[in-house]
Amino acid sequence: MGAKKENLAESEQPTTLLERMPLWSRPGFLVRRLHQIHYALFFEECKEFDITPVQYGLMTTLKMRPDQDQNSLGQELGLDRTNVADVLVRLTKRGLVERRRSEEDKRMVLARLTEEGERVTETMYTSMQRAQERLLEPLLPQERNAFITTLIRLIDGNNQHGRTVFKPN
Amino acid sequence: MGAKKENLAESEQPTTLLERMPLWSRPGFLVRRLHQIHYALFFEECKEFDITPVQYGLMTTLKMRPDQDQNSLGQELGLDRTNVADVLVRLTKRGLVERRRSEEDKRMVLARLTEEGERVTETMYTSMQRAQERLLEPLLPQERNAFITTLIRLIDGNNQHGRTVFKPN
DNA sequence: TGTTAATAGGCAGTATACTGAGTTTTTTTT
DNA sequence: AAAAAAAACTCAGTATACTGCCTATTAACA
Repeated sequence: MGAKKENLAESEQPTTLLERMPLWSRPGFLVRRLHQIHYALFFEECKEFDITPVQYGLMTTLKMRPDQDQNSLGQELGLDRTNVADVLVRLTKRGLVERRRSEEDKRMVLARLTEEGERVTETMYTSMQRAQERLLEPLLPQERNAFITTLIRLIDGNNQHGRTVFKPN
Repeated sequence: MGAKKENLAESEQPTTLLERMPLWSRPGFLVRRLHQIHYALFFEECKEFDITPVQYGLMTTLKMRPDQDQNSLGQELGLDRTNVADVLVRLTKRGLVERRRSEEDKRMVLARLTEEGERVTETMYTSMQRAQERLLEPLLPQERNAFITTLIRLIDGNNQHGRTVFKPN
């Protein structure tokens, strides 16, 4: 790759648009694949905790701002609200998160980390961070921040799409 | 964003590592989010066809190389073999793909597009392509290829991870 | 104030993406 | 040739990530 072989005989050169634009030149396809790779790296580094990247993202958010409702959590994480609820249920079952109805607005369910949840979030940090570093390892150090900046520009520029809107603050 | 607000009072400046390394500076988190955005863009452009990005990727591969077994398809697409089987079942139910046991090796199941599948793959191409273009629209034209190249380098450099190995040829 | 809007969440259903265990067929080894 | 190993696939189970439809509560406005 990068070294994708071009071993077609002259008679079978690509002719249609579709054949000239194969998978590995589609950014959407490549982003999906890189996303999968990050999951694999994350699991490799964090398998002892049995916590997924999305679960850890949620726990990070709860650590910084406890007692948020599910909608706000979804917006901070760029997650659908139903998905947030699913993840919270799993974390609650494992005793890492507590949920309760809000007093002020009885529609809302507020979530926060338990003590155990706090502890796990801190203990896991190093492993999570190692997965992040390994993901960018193929780049030169000075390229890594540029890549992150580009990702943020792309996310920012396309933010309006989908049910999850991603309002970071 | 980009314009993430920094509205903390002096007394509550971030102190722990975790607070200094929030979600939007984690490449894994950003890649997940960009992946979601691509899905949303893809659905917006292609909703009339009711075909997902992964399904279209599979159809593209089958169009270029018919009668592949599920393992090879998985490697070309960077998909798990069980996932390939799932997607093929759905496409088969809709009459876009045909599957049959191989004569030479009775363990293998070979898949190919039906005529309808061929037709849909070609018709959808323009819409799929528009989603790809919209994803990169926030970048300057000269930055777009650089971004794709960087993605390929990252995928290539981390290729060994996970159950799906992604051998493009 | 009473009706309507909007908001927050729940529930059912579907697609993706994996793990782990098992079956059948082929290949390799002894 | 028989036994062991490998390959291709299936099945069951789980987590993510959505859509669509529903209920309860709150806010808006007529």
